Amino acid sequence: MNSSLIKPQTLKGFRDYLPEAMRSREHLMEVARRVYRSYGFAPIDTPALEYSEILLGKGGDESDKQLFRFTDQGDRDVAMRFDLTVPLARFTAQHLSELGTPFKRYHIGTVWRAEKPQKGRYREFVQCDFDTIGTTANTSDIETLFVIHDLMEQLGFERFTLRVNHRALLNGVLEQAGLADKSAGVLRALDKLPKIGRQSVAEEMTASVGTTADQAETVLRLAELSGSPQELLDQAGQLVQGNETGQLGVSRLNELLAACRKAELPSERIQIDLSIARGLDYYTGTVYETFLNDLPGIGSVCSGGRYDNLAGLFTQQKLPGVGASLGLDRLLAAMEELGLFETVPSGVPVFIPLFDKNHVADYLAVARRLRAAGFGVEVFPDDRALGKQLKYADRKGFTLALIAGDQEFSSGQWQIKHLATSTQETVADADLVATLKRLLA
RNA sequence: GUGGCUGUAGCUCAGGAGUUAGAGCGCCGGUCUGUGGCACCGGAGGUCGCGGGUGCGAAGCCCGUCAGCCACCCCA
Repeated sequence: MNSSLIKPQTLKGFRDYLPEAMRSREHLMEVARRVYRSYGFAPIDTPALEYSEILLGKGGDESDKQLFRFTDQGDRDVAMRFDLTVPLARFTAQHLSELGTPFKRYHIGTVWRAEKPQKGRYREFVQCDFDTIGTTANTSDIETLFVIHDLMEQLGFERFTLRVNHRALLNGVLEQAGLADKSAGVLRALDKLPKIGRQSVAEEMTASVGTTADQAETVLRLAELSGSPQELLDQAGQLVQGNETGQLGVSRLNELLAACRKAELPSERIQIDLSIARGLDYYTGTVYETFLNDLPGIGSVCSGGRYDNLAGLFTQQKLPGVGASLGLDRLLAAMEELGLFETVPSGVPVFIPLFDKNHVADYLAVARRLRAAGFGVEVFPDDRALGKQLKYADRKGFTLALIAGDQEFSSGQWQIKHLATSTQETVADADLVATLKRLLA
């Protein structure tokens, strides 16, 4: 044995994708692209590697710690992007004059975070972001919700819930409770409500954040309002009566609900959830999270929100925006767990077994002819028993097998075998393309 | 970054200090040399994650390391 062999292995949190998984990934990306484009979002890309100063300090200490950061061969301090939003901030600051507003872009790209991997959490994963930059209009907030909804639906999900909240509403409550200066801590605690329960949240607020028990109670009451989205919002509106900030949030959410009704989004998929606060500090308006009803434990698969000033660190120009990010790999992990991997066929419908090795050139030639007519065709390369070849074809999901030996070649015919049913028909070579068109339509 | 659990054939796992490490499924071959999925028969495939230590002896015990999973943290 050879001890100098290198052990094939991947880094922690980094993965290979086999054809089945990769086909599903590509499918998801295609769907995302289609949905984004249908709303007028334009594609962009940015480098995987940025100057560290571009990325540092944008998501708080946490994201700094998760940065893959190193010195390049030219002694530059560089880091790999950990999301697509910060690169977007740099991008818009740099290219604003060429873009014009509102600027709607989508960006599907790999990002890297050096955190401890778990199920649905990797060190390398793909995000599918879309944002609308340069407008404060609630129209864009509403459209963002529509995009998320359509995206999930087009991806083939039926049982999902979009939870929506508005930071202004929360801030209004906090102002009234005299907690404006403690909002970050309070909201972070509040975000955990579904996970750790009201008791623990109240404890965290009083113990770590420093609120009074009454203040914690006020905030929790808001988060625990129940009823239909509209009822919930009406109650919240009463809680922040007379508070301008809070009322702004309420009226924006009211518009959003009205728009959802008018657009006839299934109402059970939209929830006003006042406990959704988002850990990230930079959201200032509407916030969104998307959960799979059948797998809530995996967390949000598509999250986002409105921010006042995307690129304040890069340009004087104030750039408000709203957008969200689909976690492709997390979604894929969820689909795998739910057994939702589509049994996508090989993508190539026609299989030509190497039935008679003296006719290899004939097989290759007809395959090429059929591809020119628009069919996907694969020729088996090895001279193996026909049964084995058909087994391979079956496993790989072909629809038809084209079989021919001396008999067929001498009479100018092909056997077309339907792999799913084992039935077979004979077709003249001249009619081959027309027949395949009919069978594969 | 902190804590816990796990790592034995391609997959799911059993075993557990003492001769050549097992099962099911899968894979390959044969029965079936112009036609797959079934059945029967046969076969290949493992330095028991990797490295070190203790032992007469380690896959098993100890330490380290790598990887996976779970909780915290955070998040897609």
